[in-house]
Amino acid sequence: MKSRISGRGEKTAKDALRGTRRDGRATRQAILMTAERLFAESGLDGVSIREITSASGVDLALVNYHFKSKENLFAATLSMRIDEMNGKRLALLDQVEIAEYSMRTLRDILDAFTKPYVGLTRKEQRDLSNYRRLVALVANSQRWQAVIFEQHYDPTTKRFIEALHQTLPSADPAKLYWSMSFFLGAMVNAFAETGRVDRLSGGLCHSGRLEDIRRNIVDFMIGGLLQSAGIGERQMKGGRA
Amino acid sequence: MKSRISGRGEKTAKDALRGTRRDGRATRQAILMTAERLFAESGLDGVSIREITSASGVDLALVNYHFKSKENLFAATLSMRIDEMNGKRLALLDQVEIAEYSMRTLRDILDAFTKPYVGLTRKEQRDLSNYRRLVALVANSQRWQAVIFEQHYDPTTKRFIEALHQTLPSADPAKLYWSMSFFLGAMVNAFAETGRVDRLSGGLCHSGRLEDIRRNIVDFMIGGLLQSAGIGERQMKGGRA
DNA sequence: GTCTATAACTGGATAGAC
DNA sequence: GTCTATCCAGTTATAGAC
Repeated sequence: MKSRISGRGEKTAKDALRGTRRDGRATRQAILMTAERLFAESGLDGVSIREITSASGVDLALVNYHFKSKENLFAATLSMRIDEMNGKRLALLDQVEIAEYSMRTLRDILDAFTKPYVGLTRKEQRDLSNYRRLVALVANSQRWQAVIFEQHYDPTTKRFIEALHQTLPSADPAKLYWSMSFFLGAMVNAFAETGRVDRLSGGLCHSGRLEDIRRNIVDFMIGGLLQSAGIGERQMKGGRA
Repeated sequence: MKSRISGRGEKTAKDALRGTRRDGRATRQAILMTAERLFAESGLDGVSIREITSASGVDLALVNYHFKSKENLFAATLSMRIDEMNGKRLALLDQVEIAEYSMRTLRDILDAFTKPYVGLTRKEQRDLSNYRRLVALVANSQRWQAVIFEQHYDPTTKRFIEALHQTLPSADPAKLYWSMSFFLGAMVNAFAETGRVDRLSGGLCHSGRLEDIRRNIVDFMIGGLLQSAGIGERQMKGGRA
C-alpha cells in the first residue's frame, strides 16, 4: 500500500510468485484463502481488492477475472465453506438414532451440529477460524441474510430443528425455533474468538479452547431448550446431567 | 450521491436546513442520530461521511469539526448509548433483592439486564433499534473489543455476573462466565432483528416482537445457566417453570 | 491465465472565507 | 459554528498486450 515507487526487492509476497504460471485453480484458491482471512478481520467494506491481491501474491486484475466482482468474491468465500459444513453436519445427523425424550439424542444432535463447526482435527480447527469469524459478522448483519443464509444455511438448520422436534414432540414449535435461534447467536459469537470472555473472567476462560466451549455450549443449549419447552427432568430419559 | 449537478430544488434534506444557524449541540445530535442508523445498517466502513451529512442535512465539514474523525464519530454513537444503558441496568439491578437459589432472583437479575436493552416504553423500543443492531455488529468483531467494550461495557457486565454468583454460590465461576457469554451472544443476535428466525419458522416467530423475545431468552438463559452449573430443580426455590 | 496501464470515481480530511 | 473549495490517496473495474 505504501510505496508504489519501491526500489526493486521489497514487494515480497508478489515478487516471490511473479511470473509463476499457475493453473488458475491455484490462483483462485490463493485469493479465496487470503480474502477469507482479511474479510474475517475487517468485513467486506474494510478490505480492498488491492490488500487481498498483494497479501496473496496475485495480480490485482485477477480477482475480477476469477470472481467477477468483490461482492461475488465475498459470497464465494462463504458459500464454499458453508456447503462443506452442511455436508459434514448432515452426515453426522444421519447417524443419530432419534429416541423421544432422550438426553442422549439431544446431545447427539447438537454434537452433529457443533463438531464440524469446531473442526474434526487439530489442523481443521485452525483452518476454520477465519470462517467462524466471518460467519459471526454475517450472522449479525441484515445485509447477507437473503443472499447467503437463506440459500446456503437455512435448509440444513431446518433439518436440525426437525430432529429436535422429533426428540421433543410435545414441545411448542415456536419455542424450538427461538431456542435454536438463541443457540445459533450464542454459538457464532462464542466461536468468533473475540476475546471478551477471557477479559471478563480475568483469564479463567479461554476463547481459544474450542472443544471446551463446544461442550459448554451444548450443555447450555440442552438446559435452555428444556426450560423453554417446559420439559422437566423427570420426563427425560438419561437424567439431566 | 448521484447528481452533484442537480438543478436547484432537489438536495432536499440539506436545503431544508441550509443556512439555519444551529447551536452546534443540535448539529452534533443530528449527526449522531443519522450516523447511528447508517452505521447499524452497513458498519463503519460501509458508510461514508458524505452519506451521513447529506442524510442529516448537515455540511460535510461539520463531522470533522464536531467529532475530529470518522472513527471517533463511530465510537461516540456507541459510547453515548452504552453509558445510558449502563445507568438503567445498574439502577434496576440495585433494586433486586438477592436470595440464594431463588428462581425469582435469577429472573429479576436477567430482567434488569434485558429490559433496558429492549426499551422501557414503546417509543424507546423503536428508538433503540439501531443501537441494538450496532451492538450486534460490534460484539461480533474483534476490532472494537478493546476500544469500546472493555471501557464501557465490561464493568457493568461484571456486576451482573457477580449478582448471578451470589444467587448461585455453589456454581463454578467458569461456568457462570461461559453462560453469561453465551447469553450475551444470543441476546445481541436476537435483538438485531436480522429476520432469520422469521424465515426459519415460516412466520411463526417474529424478530420484531421484542418483549416476547425477551421473555423467551430469559427463560432460555435460566435453563442453560442451571444446566451448566449442574444445579437441579430440587435445589431451587420457586420451581423450575 | 496473467500482467500493465488507466479510466472513472469515491474516500477522509482540512484551509480559509464567512 | 458553518460552508466552499480543494487536495490527493485510494477505490473498483476493465481494455488490451503478452
